[in-house]
Amino acid sequence: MADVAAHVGVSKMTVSRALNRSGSSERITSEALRQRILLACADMGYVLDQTARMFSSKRSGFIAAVIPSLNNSNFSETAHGITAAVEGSGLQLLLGYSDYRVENEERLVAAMLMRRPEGVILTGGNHSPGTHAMLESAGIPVVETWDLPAHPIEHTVGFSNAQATAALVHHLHAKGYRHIAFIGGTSNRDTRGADRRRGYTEAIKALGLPAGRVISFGQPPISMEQGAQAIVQLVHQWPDVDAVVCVSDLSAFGALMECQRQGWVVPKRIAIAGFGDFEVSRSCHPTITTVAIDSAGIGRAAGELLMRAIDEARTGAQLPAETVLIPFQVMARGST
Amino acid sequence: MADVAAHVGVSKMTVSRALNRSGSSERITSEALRQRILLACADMGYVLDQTARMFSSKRSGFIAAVIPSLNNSNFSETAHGITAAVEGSGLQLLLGYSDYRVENEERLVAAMLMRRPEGVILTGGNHSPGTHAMLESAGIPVVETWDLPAHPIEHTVGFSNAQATAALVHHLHAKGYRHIAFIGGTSNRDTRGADRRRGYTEAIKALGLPAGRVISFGQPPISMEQGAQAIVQLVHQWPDVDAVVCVSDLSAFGALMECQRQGWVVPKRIAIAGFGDFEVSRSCHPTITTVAIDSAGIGRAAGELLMRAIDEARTGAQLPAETVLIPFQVMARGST
DNA sequence: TGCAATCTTGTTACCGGTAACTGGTACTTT
DNA sequence: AAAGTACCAGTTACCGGTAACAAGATTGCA
Repeated sequence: MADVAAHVGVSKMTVSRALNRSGSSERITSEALRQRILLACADMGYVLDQTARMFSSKRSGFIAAVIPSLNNSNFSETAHGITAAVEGSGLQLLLGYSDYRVENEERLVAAMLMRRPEGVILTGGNHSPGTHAMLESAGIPVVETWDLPAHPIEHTVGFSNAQATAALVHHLHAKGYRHIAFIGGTSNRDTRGADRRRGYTEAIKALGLPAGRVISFGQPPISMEQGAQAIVQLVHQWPDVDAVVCVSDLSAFGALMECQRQGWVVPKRIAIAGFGDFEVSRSCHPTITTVAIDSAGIGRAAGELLMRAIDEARTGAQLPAETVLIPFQVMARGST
Repeated sequence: MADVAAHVGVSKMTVSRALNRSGSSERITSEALRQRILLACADMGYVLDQTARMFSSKRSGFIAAVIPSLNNSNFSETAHGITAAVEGSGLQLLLGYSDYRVENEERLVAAMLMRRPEGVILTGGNHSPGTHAMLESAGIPVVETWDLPAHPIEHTVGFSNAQATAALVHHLHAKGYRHIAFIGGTSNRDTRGADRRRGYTEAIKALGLPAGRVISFGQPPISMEQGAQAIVQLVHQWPDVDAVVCVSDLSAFGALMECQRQGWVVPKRIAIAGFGDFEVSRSCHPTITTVAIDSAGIGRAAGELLMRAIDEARTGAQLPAETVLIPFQVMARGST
């Protein structure tokens, strides 16, 4: 930058200003001079060093986000949404995935905090004490997504997984199904899965249907294969079952395909519902009834909320903790 | 750090050394002192500022990777592989996605280069002139993946998409299919798709089979829906078709489901093959014949190669351009 | 025309670490 | 015992920008 400044015949500071207020409406540097400086930068192949910039200005230009898995369209769409929201703000997304493990999340958060992100977006409301402590002492805005934690760290953008699943159960009930089972994970790692199971259980109880028909099949990430295995077990254990709610579209799809292999006609022999509105549920035959969540919308809302909080923090203020409710929608399809 | 140093009664430099050589075998600081310093850091809640550290040491600790899409298990597994490879090296992955557009890739690369990554991993061999120029002048190691570009920028970790598709065609031929079509995108945006089409065309020609049966259906990302639409068009246009190779498992799956809706028995009426060995191809009914690529292996190899190149660059040397060939495997399954 | 207000540019100091070098101590070696 | 050799810790300078303040140039208005 000093070279450029010398070349144009101005001070380093002027170059810095010319480069910074570029997009903004503020005109701190005269336009003609600015153009000459920009030209000189281009000529000399100079590019501003963000590392030094953020070091000097005490702003990293990063926001950190942790999602459970990259390879899950729900979460990758949320990441898309975050990117879209922060686009053009000069903020860059530092993305990490935890593989559904709070220990990994803690390690990731620790590594990311070293880079001094200006804000953090987490998935879900279940975090290790270490994560809580680090975020607490970091003093930066935090948004939790995809859930409505009972005790949020700060901001929340999500929906009630329990309510959404209950809505699905009511849909099945309205369709005339009475022996409704649930297929989900055993893990307490996936609190969203646990919430969905709770929603199922409460809805079954509220409707006075036979309860307790729950198959658990292991750790997340939820796979199609697990759904296939679970439905076989389910039908053998409770032969009168006429509908099943799966914790995810992936297991629902696995279950559906297994039914076809077994010759169980869906939805005549057994109805199947999923969760998440994955592409596969729209494309398969029959199409799978599911709950659609605006995954990208969660990301956008979280990104926007975080940016507002960051702006507030820069002015010394603090945004009061907000909760953004994301709507969900039961998508009635061929499988029920 | 100065506070910690004062508290322990040593110089800043000693604290810096104690913190850095921690994991390493080098013992620059006496162990007893080091423990006291570490304890003091913990007591005082001090954490090293990576921003300042990388500014001072002229190392960013970043590597940049651009993949076409997060929501594609092939590429997200590659990202996993990269992460696994650089784990523990102190390098952090800065991940971006281009949505299959070279313009986006260029914007991303520009943004990432501002953060001074120590190396870059790209997907494919097709990049804008601007991207080439920027990477050239950045003077950092570059690895291209998922392809074998005719004129690689520097290093390559990939396989021949054309060869892999040809292998699939030969599998179909060996199974007795003679009227083999191809379903793929129109776009020149997706060069991997174009390579696969070329592999198909060449194999068909080499086997002396009726050629030209190609359906194109638009822009990437490839969707299941596109596969469903394409197969209908295909069967109407060439009713004698007895097998189809799809550019991706996603379109293959869409095609398979559409066949079920239409009542076309797979593989009796028409055989379907995909590409990429997605989970859905292993789980659906019938299972889909495909080409399996070690996606995570590509990421690991790319990560390791990049790290070696970075180490070389640090010693002033330059690693000669390497090409790592990743094997592929035809997975013969129920759909053929 | 004169003076304040506003805009533009320059100067200085500093962000929080690390590189490179200097100096001191303890242990060898001859 | 003197010189040599590790090994440790301290000192100084600096990385490449920006903040904060100072100063000069221009404008507006009475």
